[in-house]
Amino acid sequence: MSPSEPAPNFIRKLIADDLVSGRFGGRVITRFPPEPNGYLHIGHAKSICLNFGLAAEHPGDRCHLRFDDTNPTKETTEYAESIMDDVRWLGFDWGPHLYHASDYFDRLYEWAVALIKAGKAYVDDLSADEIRQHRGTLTQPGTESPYRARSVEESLDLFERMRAGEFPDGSRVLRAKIDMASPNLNMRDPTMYRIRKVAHQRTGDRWCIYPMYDYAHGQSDSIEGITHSICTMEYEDHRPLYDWFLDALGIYHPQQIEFARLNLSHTVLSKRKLLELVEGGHVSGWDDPRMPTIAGLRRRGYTAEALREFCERIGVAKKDALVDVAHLEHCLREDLNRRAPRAMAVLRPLRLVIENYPEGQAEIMEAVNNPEDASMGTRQVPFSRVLYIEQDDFREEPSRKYYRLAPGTEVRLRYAYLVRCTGVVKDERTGEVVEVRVSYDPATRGGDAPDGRKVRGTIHWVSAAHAVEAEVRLYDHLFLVPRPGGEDEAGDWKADLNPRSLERLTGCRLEPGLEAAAPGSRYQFERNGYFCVDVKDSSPGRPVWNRTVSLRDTWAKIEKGAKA
RNA sequence: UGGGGCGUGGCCAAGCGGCAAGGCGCGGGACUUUGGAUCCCGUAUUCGGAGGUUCGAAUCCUCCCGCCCCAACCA
Repeated sequence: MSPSEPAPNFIRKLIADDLVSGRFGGRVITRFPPEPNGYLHIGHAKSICLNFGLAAEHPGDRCHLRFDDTNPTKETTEYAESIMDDVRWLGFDWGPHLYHASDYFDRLYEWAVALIKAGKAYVDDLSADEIRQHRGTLTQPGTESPYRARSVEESLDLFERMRAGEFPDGSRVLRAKIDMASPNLNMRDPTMYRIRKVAHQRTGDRWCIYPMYDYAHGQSDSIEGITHSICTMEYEDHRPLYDWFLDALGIYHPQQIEFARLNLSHTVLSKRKLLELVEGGHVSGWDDPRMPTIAGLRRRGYTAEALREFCERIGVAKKDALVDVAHLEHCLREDLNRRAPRAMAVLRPLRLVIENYPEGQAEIMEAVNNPEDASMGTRQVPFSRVLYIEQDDFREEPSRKYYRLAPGTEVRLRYAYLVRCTGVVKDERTGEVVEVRVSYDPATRGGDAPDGRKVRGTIHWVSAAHAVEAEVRLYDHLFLVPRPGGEDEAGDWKADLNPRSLERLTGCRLEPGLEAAAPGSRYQFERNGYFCVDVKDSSPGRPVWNRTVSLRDTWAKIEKGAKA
């Protein structure tokens, strides 16, 4: 896919300004700082593309991958592994610049000591509950902790002993001494360190006090020489604090810039809700193909190129936005259309018998692999007297605009022959059509009529004797409505779950060449959509395919319009 | 309610004092051995609202309205 021209956005503009003013020595060093406490989702993809993309626009610049691992109670190496896999799969490379906030625990500790010595931090003995009560409210200022006036020496001693493990969890914290009356709650003596006697996935039991995000993040940026620290809007209120620590410490000062996080229609993108979907069994796991996680999208058959293009096209701004999932699907189809080889597959088979075609005969038809790309060549598809066609491609009582098979009508079997419907065979009891009878015109091999007669409909088929049987999973949006739970956060979002987001079809018939399709490989099943071999559940004898996305369905619109 | 941020077509989003880009969606047409793809054409006399400044305002000023975020020893 040819990537779009970088669109102007306020961050690119800010960086361009810094580049001309020489503010950061003409460098652009960004970072993607995930907390390893969950799987990455498409909202993270936006941030990844932004951070790595911005750095890549300037030769010699770079983007770091830094794990914000300051809370050992929630973080695991399993999550960290999945995050690295996902970033790599998206197509980005942090080179040697893999870091962890925990790499800086020593330095952070020393800096904390320096702040205590400068009278800018103190050990507080208040409980979490008491601290909350002292914080005040949105409209009322807080009140100072009685321990705020404690001597530097005492705080120093206590902080050292906190580190040595002398005090139980929750008994004391280290706080910055800023302003309990600040209208910005983040500035009301924020907590810098808390006691957590738990092992950390990287530092083991070396520490029993851990820094808070606000105390660790800016300094980590500073240590790494980050120039532009890009984060989401909810951190805007934290920027004064980010700045305060760096200034109080007198160290290199990056610029924090905030942008609006991505919201996608018909799904949820909060770690909490995604976790709930996984743990509640509403999906099969983090990589369920219906999940908006990178792992889920990947298993579903999305391409990294489509995801990157999507992130570029939706733009970057500060406005709360709900992007229509149709936009994502558009980017996917655009990419897959160009690269996916075509194949014929019948999802809901209906027997079709060509009465005047010799029994036991088979011939080989040549089919184009991708009409968008001649270099992808052609393939050979076996044809015979008994075929399967899509149930939907036959109608006993067709509407005026229906131009597929119906009693007496003629259609083209793609890459094969023109056939005319001569009759049907019905189930005696149910009256259901179980077989369609047709006669073919031997002069139309390949699909062209020598007499120039026009045939409106072309349908796909698979030779019954040669077909490969497979399970195909059709996915639809996970939620029925654009905004699950409605406008307010308190809404019952799970009530909007789509009960038919997964439909499993068995006994689907694929053209024989698909038997060899490798796990993860993507094809367009003509007239149906894009499909890929499931990487987890598919096996050589028992193929399982996922529908990545359907083709645009103009016919569905026509029918819907006719009914309305 | 105190603070912060944001309001441009159905959904995103440029524009930042000179007279509304682009994409998605939608509608129409052309073409077509995928009712796919592709290609055309249409889709905001108006920028949350009201005043004001100016020859001229989405862009500047004032007031109002609406939406989002913040009171974890989470990030």
